[in-house]
Amino acid sequence: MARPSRPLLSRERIVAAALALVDAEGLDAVSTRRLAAELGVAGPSLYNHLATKDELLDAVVDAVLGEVDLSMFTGGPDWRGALESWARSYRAALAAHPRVVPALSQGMGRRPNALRLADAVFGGLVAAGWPRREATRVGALMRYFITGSSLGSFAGGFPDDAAVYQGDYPNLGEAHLLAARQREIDESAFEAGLTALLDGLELRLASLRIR
Amino acid sequence: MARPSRPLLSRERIVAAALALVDAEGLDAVSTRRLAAELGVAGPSLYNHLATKDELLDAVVDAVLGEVDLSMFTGGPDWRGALESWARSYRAALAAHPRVVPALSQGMGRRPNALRLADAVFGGLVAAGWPRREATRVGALMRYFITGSSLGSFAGGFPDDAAVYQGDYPNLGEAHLLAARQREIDESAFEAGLTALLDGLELRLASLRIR
DNA sequence: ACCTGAACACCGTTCAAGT
DNA sequence: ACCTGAACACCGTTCAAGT
Repeated sequence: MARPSRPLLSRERIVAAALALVDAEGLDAVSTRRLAAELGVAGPSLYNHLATKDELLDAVVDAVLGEVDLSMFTGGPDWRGALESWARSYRAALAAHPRVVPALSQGMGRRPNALRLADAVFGGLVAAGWPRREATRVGALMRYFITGSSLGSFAGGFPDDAAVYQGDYPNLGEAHLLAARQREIDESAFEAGLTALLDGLELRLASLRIR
Repeated sequence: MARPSRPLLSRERIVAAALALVDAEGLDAVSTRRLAAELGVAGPSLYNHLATKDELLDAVVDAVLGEVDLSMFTGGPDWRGALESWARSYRAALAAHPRVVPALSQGMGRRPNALRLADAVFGGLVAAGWPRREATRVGALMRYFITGSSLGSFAGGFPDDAAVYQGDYPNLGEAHLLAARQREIDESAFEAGLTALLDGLELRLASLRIR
């Protein structure tokens, strides 16, 4: 075929197809040949638009981060409310693409949406009265909690089979029931943690102000 | 060579070599051929001891979890102190093997050390007076925070290059300085989050008791 | 500029053959 | 039981050749 008059591919189309493939079949299913086939093209064609597979996965992660709502950080004084709804939006974006989460470990690099996110959170906290150093910490620790809550299900991790727990694990006698209530447990654990974290941060800000 | 009189390999030796290889060069460096070479053996030999590469990575993760101290959950009433030192030990184990963390996403499966960990935390919380349902949530949310704080550095994720932030990110004017203070920032964010979480959980337990 | 087939140096895994 | 070489169906990436 050689060069077509109108390009068959674009970076965006490749990234969108890759995200769909990760969602459907997981990170391991994304090979350059497989992805190219999905796009109706030969394997090496992708290299006209992306330098490496790593760059592709980076772009996929960034696309997911682009779904996070940041509009709540517009300088109001209610940092708690902003952090809370941001955390839910962030988690929802990751929960919509759970198989992408392990790829988050690469750090934010130069991904524009990752940086936009960090910028908004930091700016919002500082505008609401948090000292800059502390705002950095709060941004980090919120990210820890949110990404951790998306890195694989807690409840879903327990095998469904009562025999696994016999004998060795005295406190896990009912653990085989967890998988069935997976969504409810993960959700309520996230909400409980979010509330605890925000309550704790209110105490922290108050004690910073006294000193 | 065929079968040697004394086995050359054992599951443990393979897992230990794999962990060392992940630590040194990352998850991607672990191929069956490469790992076998490291062990002085041909590639397919590994399959006499492990069914698949996935099973190998599972065992590597479990070996790391085996380094987490659980001795603090021995039934005392000080759940806060126990949770705090457990969280530090857990984080230290993951921080010692940061490149293993993305593999944690597979859930706990049948990994004995993962189950032992869940068992100890849940048992300790129940013994200290937490209702069983709540203890499940607390175990989950603590895991979220700890694994999230180990899934890649926050501070280290920011490029070292001031030019990256020019213009687009009004609040990240000093973000290029973060990488240099990476360890300090990640550490203090973890400690700040841990304190906030535990403060928040104290409030939560108190409010459960009132109702 | 953008797509292609061929090629290189790899993968995970299976299996018959050896002791 | 445990190790081997050969083989299968894959990988990511490069590159010269085509338009």
